[in-house]
Amino acid sequence: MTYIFNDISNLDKRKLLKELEASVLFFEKNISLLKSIDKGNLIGILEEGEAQIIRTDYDGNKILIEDLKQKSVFGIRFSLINNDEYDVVTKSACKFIFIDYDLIGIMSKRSGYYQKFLVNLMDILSEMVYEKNERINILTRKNTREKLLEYFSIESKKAFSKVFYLPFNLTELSEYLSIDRSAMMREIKRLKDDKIIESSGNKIRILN
Amino acid sequence: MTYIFNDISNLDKRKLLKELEASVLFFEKNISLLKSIDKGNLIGILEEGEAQIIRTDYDGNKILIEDLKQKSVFGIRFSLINNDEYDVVTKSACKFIFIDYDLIGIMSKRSGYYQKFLVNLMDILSEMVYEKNERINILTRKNTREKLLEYFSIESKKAFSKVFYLPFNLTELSEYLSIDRSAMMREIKRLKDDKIIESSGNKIRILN
DNA sequence: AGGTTAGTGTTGTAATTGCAACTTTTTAGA
DNA sequence: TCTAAAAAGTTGCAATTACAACACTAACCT
Repeated sequence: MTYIFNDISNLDKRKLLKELEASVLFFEKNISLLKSIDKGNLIGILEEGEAQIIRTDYDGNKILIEDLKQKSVFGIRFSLINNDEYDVVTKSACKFIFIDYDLIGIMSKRSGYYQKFLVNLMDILSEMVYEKNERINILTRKNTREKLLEYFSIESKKAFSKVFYLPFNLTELSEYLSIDRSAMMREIKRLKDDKIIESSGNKIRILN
Repeated sequence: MTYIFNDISNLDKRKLLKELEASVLFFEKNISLLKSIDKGNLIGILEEGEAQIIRTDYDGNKILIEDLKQKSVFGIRFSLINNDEYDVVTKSACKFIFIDYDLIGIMSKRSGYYQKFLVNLMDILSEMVYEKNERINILTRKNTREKLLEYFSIESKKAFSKVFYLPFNLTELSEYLSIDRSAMMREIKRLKDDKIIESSGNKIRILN
């Protein structure tokens, strides 16, 4: 994933942040951000630490929406957080930069680093759209077997190989595919029995 | 959805297209675009007409991925079309503008209209991410009833009302929610029986 | 006006899936 | 290195869903 300050020097980054009236905030572990900051139409950049976007259901269930790793970007608007059910919760001590999305659009400055910043942000958003499309194509498959095969086929293409390693554990995989873990395990076994895949741990091989 | 040339005069638009080495292409109805143009890393803007992004499965099934209306934008990369299974097919006579995505990033010009163009594109991508997130949140609900209720709740919020109209017909709704149409009809009837919603045609009212 | 097609509504049944309740294995922390 | 917690693996059964096959109605074309 592109970093939003890619190819921008530290000096230019500082100038940019000043021009954009960015604020830098530090949070402890286990803090819910959106209760303490003015929401508006912000873009957040997680500079250091780890956090999660969490949705708290009408009946109190907490659902993990997205894992935010270092350098990742989330937007009050595009990450759905302009909805009261959603919040960003820190998993460790974190450093965030907040920028007003609306200011980005009306900036009168036309410096090279500003333009670079825009293009980086565009790249990040493109990648997001791509990943969301990918997941939608998996989720719209009509049963567990097809979801698994679609997912495996994508991972196999990414690895340029019939053999590849899952980027997360099986419990997380079942959440990503939105299927019951035990049902998924059962289907993986069937795929093995039918000699369509081989697997051990998080190593998968697509046969034929 | 934001139009990519919003707030850019016709004159500036023409300059911009020249600078970006854009090509304008016309297609008849029922043409598959990506067979006839150089794919690369293009962004396409559907200026006039209607088209669809279609996926042709390994077993020949055609799946509708996205409806492209006038003024909508698709990217070879972020719309997944950098994959041989996908193609853009015209539903009527169409006018397209194609721009090399990579050129956008390395443009040295810093004109106001170029900056506006970047910001518009960013807005479009933000909106896409938002919509994809919304759909993913529906698709990850674990059964038909919850998918329907999640979807209805979103539409109700958009309409600022407990009463709203579905933006598409019931067959299309079942495709959007990725559930069997008859199963969906059955569940809608149950929701009515349980006095959770009222509905007639594409008018829905959420009760209580 | 008549005919064709697309969309709605319904139902029985088979297949799939979620859930609950386990055991076993692996991982990580004190 | 011991232990607790997390993840993997398994199974029976109930609940949900897909599929197929209808009838009916609305929309549309010429």
